Amino acid sequence: MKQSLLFVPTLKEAPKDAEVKSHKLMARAGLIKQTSAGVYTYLPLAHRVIRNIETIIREELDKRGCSEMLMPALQPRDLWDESGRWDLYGPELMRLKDRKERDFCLGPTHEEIVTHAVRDYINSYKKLPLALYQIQTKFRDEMRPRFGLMRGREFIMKDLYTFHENQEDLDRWYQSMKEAYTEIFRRSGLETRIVSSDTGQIGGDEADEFMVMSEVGEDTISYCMSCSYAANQEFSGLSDGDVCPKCGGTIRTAKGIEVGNIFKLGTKYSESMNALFTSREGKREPVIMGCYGIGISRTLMASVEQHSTEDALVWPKELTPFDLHVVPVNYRDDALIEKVDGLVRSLEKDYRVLLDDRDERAGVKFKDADLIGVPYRMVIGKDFSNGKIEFLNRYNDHKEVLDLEDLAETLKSLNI
RNA sequence: CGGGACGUGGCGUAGCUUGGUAGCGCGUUUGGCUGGGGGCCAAAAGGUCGCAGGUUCAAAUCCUGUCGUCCCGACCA
Repeated sequence: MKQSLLFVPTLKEAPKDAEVKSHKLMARAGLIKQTSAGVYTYLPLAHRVIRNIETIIREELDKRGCSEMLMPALQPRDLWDESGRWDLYGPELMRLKDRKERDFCLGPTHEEIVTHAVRDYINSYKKLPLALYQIQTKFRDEMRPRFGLMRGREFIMKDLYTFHENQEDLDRWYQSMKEAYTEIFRRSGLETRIVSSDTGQIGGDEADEFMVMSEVGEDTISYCMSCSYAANQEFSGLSDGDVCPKCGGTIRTAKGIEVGNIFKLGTKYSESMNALFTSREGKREPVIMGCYGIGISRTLMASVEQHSTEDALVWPKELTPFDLHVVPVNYRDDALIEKVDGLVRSLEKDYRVLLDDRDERAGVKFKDADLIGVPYRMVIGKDFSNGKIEFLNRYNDHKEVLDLEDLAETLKSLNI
C-alpha cells in the first residue's frame, strides 16, 4: 500500500482539545478525527487496527460456538417499554422520533432487541444453549464524553448474549467466555486484569470486568498484593491498606480502563419480555441469559495508551495496520523507484507492506513512521545500490544493516 | 447537571486590559537550492476573528445572549 494513497493526516502538533497521551497521539498519527464531542471518524489506519481487533474477537468467539449477527441501532420504544427501561434509562438514552412521531432510541445496548429476536424461536430446551453476538456502533448520550475514545457518545462495541436452560449451563458458558476474553486481550497485546464488579443497572447476579491498568482509567481497582483478589472499588469498597477479605493480605488500589465485561444476567429480560421455553420437566420457564461486552474503540485507545510514548507508538503484532514500513529516503529517480517497487511487490506476497512513496525529506518520513508505529521499519538509503537496507525492530529498538539476500530469512525468523 | 477554561486560515497561537488596515510558526501552492531525523531562500494563496444582538463614527477587542469544545466533579451494562 502506498502511503500517499492511504490518507494518513499526521500532525506536528496535537489539537488543543486532546489532553491524554493516547488522544494526542491518535490525533497526531492520523488515526482519528473528532467530529463532535465524543464522536470520532476512524481514519484508515485506525480502521485497519479496528478490523484486526474484530478479527481476533470473531475467531475466539466463533471457535467457542458463538454466532455473529447484526441488530438494528434504531430501536422502537415498544421493546424498551416491555423491559421497562424506556423510563428507567434516563437522558443517556439517545431518543428520537420518526416522521409519524413514533418514539425510537439509538441502541446503547441490545438486550431488548436480542430477546425479541430469539424469543419466538427458543420455545424448548432443545433449542438451547444459544450464543449470539454482533459488532456494532452503540450510542450513549454521556454527560461527559472524555479522553478521546475512552468515553464516547458513539462507540464500537462487540456485544454477545447467551441463552440457557439452567444456571449450570450459564456458568459453563460464562467460564468459556471468560477464557475467550482472556485470549482476545492476550492476542491484542493488552495486559488486562480481571476484576469482580457490581452488576449495576442492567441487573443480574455475577459480573467481571476486564481492566487495562492505566493512570487515565476511570475505574479504581482494589487488588490484593498477596493473592489473586481484585475488584472494582465501587463494588468492593476496599481502599489502600485495607485487609484482603480472601487471604488477609494488603489491599492496594490502581486505576483501570474497562475494556470488557461479562455478566450473568439471569432472567431479568426473559421474564419481562416473555422469552419462555419448555423445560425437560415440561414446565414453562424464562430462559437464563448472559451478556458480554467488549468496547472495541476503547480497546484501540487503551492499546495506544499502553504502547506509546509522547511521540511514538508501536503496535502489538496482531493489531498493527501493517507488518512492514518501507521508507525510501529517496523516492525520486525512476530507476530507483522501479527497484523499490519491485522489492515491495515481492514483500507483499507474504506481508502487509506500507511504502512511504512520498517525496518528503528523510526527517519527515522518520517522524511520521515513529507516529504510525508499524513494528518493523526498512529504510532504503544509499546502500541500497549495494544490496543493503537498514532494518529497525521497534519492539526491541534493535537496528541493523541487512543484505537484501538475508532479508527473507530475517523476516521469517521474526515470525511476523 | 454544578465548577473552571477556551473558541482568531488545515494545526498551534499573538492581538483583547487601553476599540482604529488581523499578525506569527507549522502546513499548502509556485520557483530555486537541498536531500538520513519535522531543511533554506524567494514569491503566493488561504480568515464571515463560533453565532446573534447591542454600544460606538468605528468592535477580534467593550456589553448581553446563545452555541460549541475541553478539564475537574457528580454519573455510568
